[in-house]
Amino acid sequence: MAQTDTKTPRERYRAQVRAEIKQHAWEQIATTGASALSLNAISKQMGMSGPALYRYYASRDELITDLIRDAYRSVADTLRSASAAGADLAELAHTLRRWALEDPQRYLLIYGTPVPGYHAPDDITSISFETMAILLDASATLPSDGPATPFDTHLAEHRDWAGDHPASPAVLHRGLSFWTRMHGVLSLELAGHFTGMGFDPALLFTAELDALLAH
Amino acid sequence: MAQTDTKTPRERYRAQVRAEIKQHAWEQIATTGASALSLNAISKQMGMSGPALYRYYASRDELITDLIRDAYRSVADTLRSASAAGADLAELAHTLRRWALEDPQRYLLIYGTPVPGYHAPDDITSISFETMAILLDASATLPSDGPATPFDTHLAEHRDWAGDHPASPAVLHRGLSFWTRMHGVLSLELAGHFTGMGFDPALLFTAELDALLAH
DNA sequence: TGTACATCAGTGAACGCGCGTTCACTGATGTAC
DNA sequence: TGTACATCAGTGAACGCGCGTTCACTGATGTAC
Repeated sequence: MAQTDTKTPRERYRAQVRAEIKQHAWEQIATTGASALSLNAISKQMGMSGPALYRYYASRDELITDLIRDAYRSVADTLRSASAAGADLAELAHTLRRWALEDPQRYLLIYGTPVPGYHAPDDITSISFETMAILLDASATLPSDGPATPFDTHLAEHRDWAGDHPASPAVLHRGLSFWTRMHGVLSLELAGHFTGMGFDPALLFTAELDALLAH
Repeated sequence: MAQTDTKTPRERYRAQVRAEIKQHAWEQIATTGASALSLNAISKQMGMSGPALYRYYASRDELITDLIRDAYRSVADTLRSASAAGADLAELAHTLRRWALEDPQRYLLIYGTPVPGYHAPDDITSISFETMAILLDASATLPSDGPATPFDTHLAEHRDWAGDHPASPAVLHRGLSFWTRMHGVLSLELAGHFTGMGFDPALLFTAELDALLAH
């Protein structure tokens, strides 16, 4: 018997209310940003009293942690299913961009300026590594023709973050370049720094991606 | 007679107190982030009552605007003086990185996740263009050998943001790549996403810079 | 099937807090004759 | 140089607000016999 099938009605109800709380939390974050997230405002939107929320989350920090974890989970799952469907690194990049544009504040919650005073628990780090592993896998299938750079040799000795992933230094390097470059375009775009400049951010994103893949 | 020399003692005093307010504001931002900036806390630190601050700033938003403007001014001035001293694009990159590490929250205030609900006044946009112009100047002195990309042709028709800067599409492209790539590394570094990964962010920054300059 | 009990979701009142901002005021500093 | 007046920095009390969180409670839902 699977544990998930033995849920009592009460457990199912709890899970449902927690999901509803999170949904309202995301809506609030989408409009006012994460630092302004308020438990009282959420409870008001749900038509219940403030203290009732404490049946479901012990504190505001615990709710934020849950949201952050869900965001990491979401991007990891999205990339994994794309990867499983045969997506290469370029397609993963566009998948990532679509995921980011789908809910900009969700992207910024995990990759933007951190919420002051908040420290993520350990299990989030491991979810975040899942995403990196997918990127490294996709990077490994590409030819890495260039000569080893000084950073490559540095990475050969500082690859703890990659765990036991069997990526060469050049692949690790490409993974990091992928991450930082895509994030560079995406974060400036989502933060609104390109608005009013006139060019199409999607084309800049693609141009950066092409440059990365070409070398 | 220069207007600046005809300042009365009262005007000089006002300027001094405003500077002191800003200094405390920066210290507060450095520890708790911009969204938590509090006028009351600043006045307490300065040993004066809360309402006294309203002699110097009409509102919290006005103070934040001043801080943002100063940050844009600071990065523009820093890059300009480096440029005037003969710095090339690579040296400008390291100047930018030094400026960012000097006060991470100052960097994140203008390039990080925007303060929700805040909209920058127009004059800030023009200061921010000064920075871009310096980068374009430095980009223009480099050889641009590669073939024109699709994004280059797009930029040829969408270059309003560059004002009347006489940069070729390839140079505009390089300016944007410079901005997004350096920001990609810097923002992840400042947000703490590399901590615990083991490699040296400075080397990744340099590697990204080298890759940009090589093509 | 019915009753006794335990579990637990949700309420309303309350706590203390810090926030931005206003207002009428005091007292010091500068200005005009 | 001295007096009368205007300017203006700073104070203290107060306003209304929303926040996170606690507590003792009611009432509904589920469980055991």
